This record gives sequence, structure tokens and C-alpha cells, in this order.
Amino acid sequence: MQDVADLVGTSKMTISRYLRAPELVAPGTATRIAEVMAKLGYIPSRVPEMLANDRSRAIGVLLPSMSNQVFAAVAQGIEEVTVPAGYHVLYGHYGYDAEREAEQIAQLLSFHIDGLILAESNHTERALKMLGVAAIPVLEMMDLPASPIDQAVGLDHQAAAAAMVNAMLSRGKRQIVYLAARLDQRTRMRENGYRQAMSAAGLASHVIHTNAASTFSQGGELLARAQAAVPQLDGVFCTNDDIAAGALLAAQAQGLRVPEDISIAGFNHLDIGLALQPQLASVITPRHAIGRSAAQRLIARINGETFAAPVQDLGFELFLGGSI
Amino acid sequence: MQDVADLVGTSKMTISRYLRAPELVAPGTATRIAEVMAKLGYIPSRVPEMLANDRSRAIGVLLPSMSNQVFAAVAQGIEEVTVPAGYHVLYGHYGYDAEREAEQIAQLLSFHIDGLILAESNHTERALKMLGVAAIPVLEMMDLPASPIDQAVGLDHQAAAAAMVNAMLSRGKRQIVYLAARLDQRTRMRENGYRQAMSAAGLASHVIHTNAASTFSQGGELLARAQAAVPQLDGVFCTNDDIAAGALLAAQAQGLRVPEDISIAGFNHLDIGLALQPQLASVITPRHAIGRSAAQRLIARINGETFAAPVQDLGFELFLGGSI
DNA sequence: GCATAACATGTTACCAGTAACATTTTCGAT
DNA sequence: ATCGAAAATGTTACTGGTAACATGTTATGC
Repeated sequence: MQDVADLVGTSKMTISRYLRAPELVAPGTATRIAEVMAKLGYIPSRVPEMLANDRSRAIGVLLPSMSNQVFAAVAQGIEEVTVPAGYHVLYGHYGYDAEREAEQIAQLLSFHIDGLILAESNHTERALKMLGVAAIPVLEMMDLPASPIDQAVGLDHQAAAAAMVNAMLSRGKRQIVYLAARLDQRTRMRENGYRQAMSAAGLASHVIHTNAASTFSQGGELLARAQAAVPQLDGVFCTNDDIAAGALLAAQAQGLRVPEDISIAGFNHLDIGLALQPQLASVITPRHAIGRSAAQRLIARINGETFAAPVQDLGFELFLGGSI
Repeated sequence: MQDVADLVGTSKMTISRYLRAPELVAPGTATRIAEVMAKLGYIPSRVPEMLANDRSRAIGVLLPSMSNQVFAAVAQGIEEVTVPAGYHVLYGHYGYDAEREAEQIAQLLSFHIDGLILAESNHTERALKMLGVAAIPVLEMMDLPASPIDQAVGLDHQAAAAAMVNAMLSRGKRQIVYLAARLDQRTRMRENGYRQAMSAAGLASHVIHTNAASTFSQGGELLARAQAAVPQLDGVFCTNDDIAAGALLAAQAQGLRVPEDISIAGFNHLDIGLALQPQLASVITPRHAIGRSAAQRLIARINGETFAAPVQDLGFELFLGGSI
């Protein structure tokens, strides 16, 4: 900035004013400043403001995984709000590991972020301590935590899972198995919904899970294990669409008819489900709306607003496709 | 930090020393500092160092898309190097748009990043200007640019595409169509490889493309358009596995036999290809190795090392599966 | 032509760490 | 006990932008 000021023949303060309130600078000076800045390729540092005012005009977003399609839509929703509001988004990911989440929180706080969006509601003691000390607005998204740190935006995964299992039961399926991969909180809540629906129908629950990450090929392997454990199975409810798509392809490769011989449902309604034949039954989750609302509420909180209801439920819908 | 110093009964400088070189602090003092830091949940700010030394111990990574599985492996490779080296990674994404890439570069530079990894080798004038002024190490990955900004790590997409098309030709396919989505640089280089292989075989090229993002269902639609344009087509080479998987599922839904009636190949060898029946032919790209090498070379450059060869070719392999 | 308001620009101090240098404390050797 | 070196700790200044205040410059009205 000093370089720009020297070339324009003014003080740093005038350059600073040009950037924050150009109408306070004489038009001729403004023109010359603009020229010099373009010529030098000058980029104002946001570091001094972080130091002096503890503000960065940046928010942090911690995602469990970078390879999960679900969060691409969430991120898009977030940025539709943050970009016009002048906030930069710093992303981090932690591989579904609470310790690494805490580490990422420390890293983001060291950049003096103004607010933080978390995709999990299960945190280490250390993470909670740091967030308390930092005293910045925090928003937990995806779930509906019973005791949120501050605000939360999400949906009821248990209710959604139960609704889908009930749809399968209403079509006459009885031996429905739940297929789960990497055990995070949402996987467990969906399992609760599955168990609740099965037990309400007077049926026994069967859960097959792996600690590996969700992949298409993992779906096929889980199906094979389920068939071994429950030979008469007539349906699988999968914790997500990757597993479900893999199970559907594997079932068809075995010569099974979907849904006549086996009914298959997933969660999140990703594009893959529409390319399959039959189209995959799945829970439509409002990912984009969650991202938008999370960012809106976080920025409102940064600006000092308060919300009467700290937890917002954005609901879900069922897409039944042709696979159940 | 002042709070910690006050509680310990020492000056800020001793706290600072404890963090950077604990062996210079008396053991008793060190113990008390550790206790107080844990009690307060103190996180050192990296902002003063950014200001004073223009170092942040953070590098930027700009990805075209957050929803592309390919970059999940790249990111993992990067972090395997950066985390042990004590660097934090700041991610940004720009939706395959060079203007937004420039904007993201400006944002990252405002955080005084020590180095930058780009996933594209096509940049705006403004971006190049800013990078020149910032004078930080820059590494372009994925491609093998003819005139890199500084270093580059990647593979020859044109050669890889030609190799796959030649494999299809060697199995007797003649009417092979190239299916492309969103036109980025790599899509075009793969198209060049396809055209090169076809013309070397004395065959005409046919390209079907859309500006929409690559999705499974888009693969089905592109196949339908290809069939309308080239009724006798006996193979499709797809710019990536999402398109290829969608095309394969759509072909099978039409009752076509793969590969007897139609041969299908993709690019990147994602997990979906292994779940399909037959398994999808695809180019195996060294994504993980690209991430690792990119981070290693960038950090080496940050530490002042130089490389004789600025561009590193990590090669590719073909996975033929059963679909060609 | 001059007072005065409105506008334009400049000066100083501050934020949280740390490099460089300064000072105090400890401890072993004589 | 005293000295000198090593160990431990403290002081000062600096980084880049900006808030708050100070000063300079131009325009307006009479």
C-alpha cells in the first residue's frame, strides 16, 4: 500500500479511504489510485484488520469429506450468500475424525475467522473449549442437535429413515436389512429410524456395516454380506446412495429383479440414482437450502442479530423411483 | 498471549519462546505455561507473523470443483505432505471459471499464503499479474503446460486419450464418438488425443458435447445424441467416468450388449467403474501421486530449492475392464 | 474579500507476535 | 566469596492497514 501511495503521491491513508469509502476521495485522486493499483497488481492485505479489529471478513466451513457430493451442493448454497455479503469462505476437512476436526478448528481460529459452520454436532472437549474462548458465532448444520453450541440448521435423519423404511414395508417387504458404512452420527441416526420403523411393524432389525468409506463397490460387498446373514432378505435400506447404487448393480448382476426380488433404497437422492434402471428410491435432502440458511443465519449472528429458535428443521421428501 | 503471560507471571516474550523453542525456557516455567495455556484454551494467532515476516505457514490450493472425486485423492496426497511439514492448506474453488479463479487468487493472497497450487494452466491476465507481484512459488498440477508459471506436475492427457482410443480401435471398433461435458482445458486435450488416434487410423472424428456439468444422467443424454448423429456408432470414448458410467447404464437400458454392440471407455478410473457390469475401461491417472509431488515440490521451492526440470510427467496406465 | 462550512488529505497510535539486542539470574570453577 | 560464562528472561521496534483526530484546501455566501 505504501508503494501505491508513493506512486500516486499521497499518503497511505488516502489509499485506505479509496478502498473502504471511495466517495470520500477526490475523483481525480481516485482515478490515479485505480490506475496505479492496476499497474502494480496491488492486493490489500486483510491481515492488519485481523490484528487491529479481530475481524477477517472470512468464515470457516468444516466438512467431513471433500469427496462427498452432498457437500458440494451445501457449499454452493453457502457461497450464494457469503460472496454477495463480502465474506470469504475458508474450507477445511477432517475425514469424519473429531480430533482432526478440533485441529482444523484451531487452524481456522488462528486466521481470526468471524464465524464457523460445522457439519457435525459431535465435538471434542478441546474443540468446545476453543470455540468458547474464541467467542465467535458457530452454526452446526445437517443434523438437529439436541443441545447445539449456538445455532443449527438441518433435518431429522431418524424420521427420514423411518419414512423410507415405512414406504418399503407398505409395499410388502418384510426382511429389510440396513447397510451402513463409516459410522458417523448421521449413519447412526438413520439406523435408529430404520430400527424404529421395523420394530413398529413387529419385525426384527438386521444391520450390516463396515468402517470403510462409502463407495459403489462397497455397496456390492455389503449386499453380499447381508445376503449371507439374512438369506430371505427382500429389501435393503442403505445409509446413502453410493452404497445403494452399488447394491443395486450387484443385485442385478446376480440376476435379481429390482424391486420384485429385492427392494433397494438410499439416502440423499444423488444424480447416480436417476441414471440407474429402475431409478433409485432415496430421501431428498435439502442440501442447497441448508447451505443457504446456514450462511444467512451465521452472518446475521455475526452482525449481532439473535434468533428465537436456535434449531431450524428444513425437512425432507421421499423419491420413490422404481426400486422399492 | 498477554493474558497467558500475566497469569504465568512472565512477559509475552517467554510465552513466544515456549511456543517456538521450548528448550530455551526453564522447565518449571514451561510447565506453568502449558497449564495456563490449556486452562485458557489459548490459540496463538498466526496473524502477526503474516504481518511482520510475510509468512503464514499456509499454502493455497485452488480446485475447479468441490464435487469432483478426482480432487479428493489429490487433496489427500497434498495433505500427506503439508501436515507433517507444518503447513495449513486453504482450499478454494472456482467452478471452472478463470475470472473466479483470479478472484480466489486475490483472496488467498490477502491471507499471505506462502505458496499456491493451481489445478489449471489457463489463467487471466490479472491472475498472472497478481502472482508475479506476490512473488510466491506457484505450482500448476494435472496438466503438462507448455509454458508453466513456475513448476508443474501432471500427465499427458492427449497421449492418454489417444492410448485408450487406440485400444478401442485395436478391438475392431471403427465408429467411435467422443463424449464431452463442460469444456475445460483437459476435456479439449483429451479431444485432441481422440482426434489424433482416429485420424491416424484413417477414421473420421465425431464429437458430442454439452456445457452442462458432468453427471451420470448427462452421460445417458450424450449417448442418445451420439446415436442420433452417428447411427452406426460402435464405441464411445468419454471425457470422464461419470459420463461413461451414465452412457453404459443407458446403453444397457436400451438392450445393447457392452462391449459387443457398443464399446465404452472413460477417464480417471473412479470406483463407479468397478461396480458396473462389465467393469468400465478407463485411464488410471496418478491423482494421489500428483498431489504428493505437487506439495513436495511447492514446499521445496518455498524453502529456496530449485528444480532443473520444471515440469514433471507422472504418466498414466490403462484399465481395460470389460467394456471395450 | 473574507469568514466559514464542506471537502480532501495527513499524522499518530494501535493490534499480537517475534527478531535483535539487553539485562538479570544461576551455577561451576577457582 | 568472586568471577565469568551460560542460561533465563525482559525491552524495544517493527510489520500494514485504519480509527480517531488534526490539518490543509476549496467553494460558497454575503
